[in-house]
Amino acid sequence: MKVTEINSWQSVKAEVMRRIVERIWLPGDLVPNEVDLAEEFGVARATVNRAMRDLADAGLLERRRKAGTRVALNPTRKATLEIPITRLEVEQRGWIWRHAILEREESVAPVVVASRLGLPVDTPMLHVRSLHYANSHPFLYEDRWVNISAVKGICDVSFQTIDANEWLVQNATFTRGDISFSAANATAQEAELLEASVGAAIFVIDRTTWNGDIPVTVVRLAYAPGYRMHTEI
Amino acid sequence: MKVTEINSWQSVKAEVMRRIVERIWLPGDLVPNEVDLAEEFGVARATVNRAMRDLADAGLLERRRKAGTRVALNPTRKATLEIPITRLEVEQRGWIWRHAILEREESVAPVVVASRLGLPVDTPMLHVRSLHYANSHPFLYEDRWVNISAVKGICDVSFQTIDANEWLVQNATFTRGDISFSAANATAQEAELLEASVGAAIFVIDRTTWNGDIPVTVVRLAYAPGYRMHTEI
DNA sequence: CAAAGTATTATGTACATACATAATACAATA
DNA sequence: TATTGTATTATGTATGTACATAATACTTTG
Repeated sequence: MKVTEINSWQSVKAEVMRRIVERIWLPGDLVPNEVDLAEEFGVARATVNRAMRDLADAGLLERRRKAGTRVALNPTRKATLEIPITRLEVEQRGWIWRHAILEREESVAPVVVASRLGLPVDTPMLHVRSLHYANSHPFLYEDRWVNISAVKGICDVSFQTIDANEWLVQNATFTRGDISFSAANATAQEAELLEASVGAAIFVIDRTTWNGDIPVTVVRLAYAPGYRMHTEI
Repeated sequence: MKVTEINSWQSVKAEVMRRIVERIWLPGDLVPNEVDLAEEFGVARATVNRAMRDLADAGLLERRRKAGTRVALNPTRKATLEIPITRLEVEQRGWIWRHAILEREESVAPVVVASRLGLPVDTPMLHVRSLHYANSHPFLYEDRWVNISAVKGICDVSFQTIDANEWLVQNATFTRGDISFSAANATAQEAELLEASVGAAIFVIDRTTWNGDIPVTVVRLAYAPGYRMHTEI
């Protein structure tokens, strides 16, 4: 007899997950179809569908019309990680956040930036370099290029009170983006800014964003040594 | 007049997204409730709900019962990144994957591992250290501890044909896990194994997994210099 | 007047039904 | 036999209704 009753999509999900985890359904196996499962569990098909869709999103199941649903051969778990706003990230750790602009000038896009965004090299852009502090210690060095024509009003913002990241996040909504994470040895400049030694391992995030087909920003975030990005799955 | 007709949850999502991106609905704004939107769009409430739930999952909306739905003040976009199987990751880049076991021995958990998993220090564990190659170049150094009692049959597996990661992914399904990403300077050992210079910046993933409350594995993945983890949002 | 209780409201979920769509299997045809 | 067409099937989605739940607003009561 069952200990837990199945009457919600969450419980269907839990039960299906149990069968996968306990290897009642093996990787690659075709699992019963929604109608049969609905009958077995005594719920509506829509409820089973909701649960199965959720598990497919998580990468535990693979579903294809007509072909049916299978336990994923390689249950590629998907971790969702939030792209944080630095101020909040620092404050959440109970530290005091501070921010300083190192440079802010309008100029044309350098080749490397222009090519990355797919823009002509003479596109007018805003270059902002800034440093974020946590409890007066350098936390993050931010090097950002903004496509001026894509973000209305950016030329009138001083970035003294809020930082570019935060302002852009609220004002330059983007429809899609591209992120990569890597490790790099600190350059002399980065080492000095982040109060680290030259060559120290630096966690780097490179992000490019678009609004539809219009490039918005390229930004490189270099974190002070010791930074960890964390998530759960 | 509308160019695109709204008749599916996808189109509702697109339209809501448009209103957010084009700042018709500003960050923090309370948006119309599901019933009203359903009426406006000429679809059922369930359809609106599906669209709105999707956008809330993506971090663009914030929803609370009774309080209603708001455009997220800080549209913290969530990036989903897939936890890859190294062999596939290498092969997808068109390289030839190879794998070598450096060490494989049963012993009790060292303090640092035991404490991380919340296990007593005398728990019998399997320690596997291995190296992944891409086109005969070192790609990833993997240092793994497995809770033997949590994974049936692991002692009978040699890991000659498939690697520990892949075997575990298929055989030691976990219900939850914990991942952190960081940058580290290569130790002498890591440098030698990865054919890098000592101190080179190494991208590191630390992962711990549980099956319910039972700890399964702790693993540290140290990637050869130049590795980038990539995702889209 | 403060605390406790109650009504209201927007989202969350369940269900039955219906039809759409993609992928497969099978039959018919050149 | 290869190809084209057709039936079948499992998932995908839309709808209307109903009730659950959480959070707020309001009212009653001590």
